[in-house]
Amino acid sequence: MRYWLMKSEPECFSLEDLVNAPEQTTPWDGVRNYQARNFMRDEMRPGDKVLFYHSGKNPAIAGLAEVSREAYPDHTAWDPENNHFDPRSTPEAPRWFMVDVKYIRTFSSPLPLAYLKTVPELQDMALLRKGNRLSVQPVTENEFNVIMTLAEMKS
DNA sequence: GCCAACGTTGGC
DNA sequence: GCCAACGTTGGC
Repeated sequence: MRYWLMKSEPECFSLEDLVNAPEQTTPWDGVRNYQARNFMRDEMRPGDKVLFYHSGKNPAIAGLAEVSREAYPDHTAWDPENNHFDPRSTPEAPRWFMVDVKYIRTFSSPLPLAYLKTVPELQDMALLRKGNRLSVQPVTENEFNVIMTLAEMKS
């Protein structure tokens, strides 16, 4: 099993939105970055754990989710009305992919980015690297365990 | 609102 | 293949 961190702006789609989604599951559509796509398409498997990160105001890890369906074509790229429309992607040759993400739980107290930066064990985390903008990124098993422990401690 | 970092585009 | 220009992300 692998571990990931996925970013979302809560104004766009929050962990609370995932709680309220049908079957508490959502397709992670709209990713238009090749590195992030490759992680989803090539490396994510159902059952992988996902740290759900809120970017923007009060950036923090809000809770835990999991990959519930392996990658399949992101059809929003084919829709001219969609914000993430990309005419280079077609049903015959899809360029963009998405996975389904299913809710597991909300941390009783979210772990703010500023706090994570103070945790010695997390100093090498991709999330904390300067200029990091990747919206889908791998998390090491150790980083994941440290974060889950912190989430328990704060509850 | 600002700005640094980064990815993409397109001319050459 | 290089690189300047541009758009976007995202923290502060």
